Amino acid sequence: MDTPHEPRLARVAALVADPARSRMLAHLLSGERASAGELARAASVTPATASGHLAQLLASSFVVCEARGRHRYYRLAGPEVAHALEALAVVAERDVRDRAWASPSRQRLRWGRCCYGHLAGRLGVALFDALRQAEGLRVTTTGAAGGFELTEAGRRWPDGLGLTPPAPTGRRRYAYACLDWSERTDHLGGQLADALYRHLTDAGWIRRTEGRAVELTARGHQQLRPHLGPGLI
Amino acid sequence: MDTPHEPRLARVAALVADPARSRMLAHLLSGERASAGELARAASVTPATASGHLAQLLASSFVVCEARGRHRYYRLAGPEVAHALEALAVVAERDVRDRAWASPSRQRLRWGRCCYGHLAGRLGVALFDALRQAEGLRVTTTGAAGGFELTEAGRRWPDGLGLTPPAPTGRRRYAYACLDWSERTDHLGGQLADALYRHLTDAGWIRRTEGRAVELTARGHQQLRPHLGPGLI
DNA sequence: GTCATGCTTCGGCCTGCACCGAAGCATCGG
DNA sequence: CCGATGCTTCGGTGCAGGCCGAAGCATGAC
Repeated sequence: MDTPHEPRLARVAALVADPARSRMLAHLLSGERASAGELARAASVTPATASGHLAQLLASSFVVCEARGRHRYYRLAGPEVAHALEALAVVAERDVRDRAWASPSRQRLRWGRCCYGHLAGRLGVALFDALRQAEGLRVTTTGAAGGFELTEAGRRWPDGLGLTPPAPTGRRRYAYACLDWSERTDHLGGQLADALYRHLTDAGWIRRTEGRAVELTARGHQQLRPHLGPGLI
Repeated sequence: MDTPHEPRLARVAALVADPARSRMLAHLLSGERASAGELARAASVTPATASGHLAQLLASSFVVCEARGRHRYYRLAGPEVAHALEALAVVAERDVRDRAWASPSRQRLRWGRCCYGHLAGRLGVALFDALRQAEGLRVTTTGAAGGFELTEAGRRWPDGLGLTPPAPTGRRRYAYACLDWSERTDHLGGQLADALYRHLTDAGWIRRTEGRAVELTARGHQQLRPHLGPGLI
């Protein structure tokens, strides 16, 4: 009965409930910043309308803004926001799975994408699975940062890829299971996953295509193939 | 750019965006069922209005309905829905942490509550931490059901509590880290956590108070004290 | 200085939708 | 049978909020 947080819950959901705003948020889900005009185009509304929406998102700390000259760049305010959006997407997409994945752009998105700074989609899931099967992850036993840490095997594992695992810094979680809305299972999130994404990009093994979609390059295909299960295309 | 799932995302969010519906959903977040009239009272609307809302939630498979005589009982359609609501709550509550927790009912809710069938709040987090510190959890290495499984130590650990861990059944996840909106860290979810909740209830160590709130009984206090960190009140 | 660009603010329009009362069906009890 | 209870459907009211064009400020280029 008295669950006194629900008006707040409704207000937050209302921010996502508008099609234009939800398109903006989906656009920002890659984790990168975008200018107001870019977001207006992404949402298919005029700059005037977009400006109003962005003011709302800003007032509720859904996004943060950075003024650069006459541009204003927006990005998601934090991982909680990204997480909430993904969790809603899981519900939104749950019935659709096999029907509406037909379009090529959607298939690309499903195969691999950038989720607030780390890899998601089939590729993200496959990497997470591989790391787990290599027994590279252990449950942390130190209260605070609920999640995983690398085992010895885990520290060696990404080493075959040329990645030296970053040391944990700050309060941000090091590694955790992040629900994947297209695969409905987990992929790896956190500092470790971010470093992995950057590393794979810098090494030229993956590249962004349209929007948030990510694909393997030829070299990446060669290099990663032995590490990933045969299930991946 | 083309992130073609956003209209769906907006539709789903819109369901939560109405205060009356969000109150209903918050009421159902305990995981139990409630009749249409009960939900109408929880939402502070007339049965007519509630009926309309419930029809919407039903049509979008946010809830499922079970007719029993002249009553109709509703419950959340699945863990994804609960998860999305919790994730939204994390965002909704993130600034409020220390300010608005003053009210006693809110404090109770924060201390312990039932979250879609398992324990949440300080108590839930403390149990999860204890189990992790006892090295009772291991990352699963078998692809499918991303999450945890019990180690030997873990199988013994709840044994001091008189719980025989259930065998995994069905597709439902056995154990996973579930984000706690009041503590902003993880507690344990899944079949194992559900069994633990039922066990603690049956043994008379915890009891529901108002709404979803859960508190330790005197016996529970005695029995669980040695297992939990000293941080818990 | 002048002009273009990017973004915001203002006013007015209009749609969508939550709300309730009253009436309509079912189900249960006598 | 009858009435009571639980819930749904229908019709009408009213408000919140999204939308745009036009005008207003900045910033940067020249």
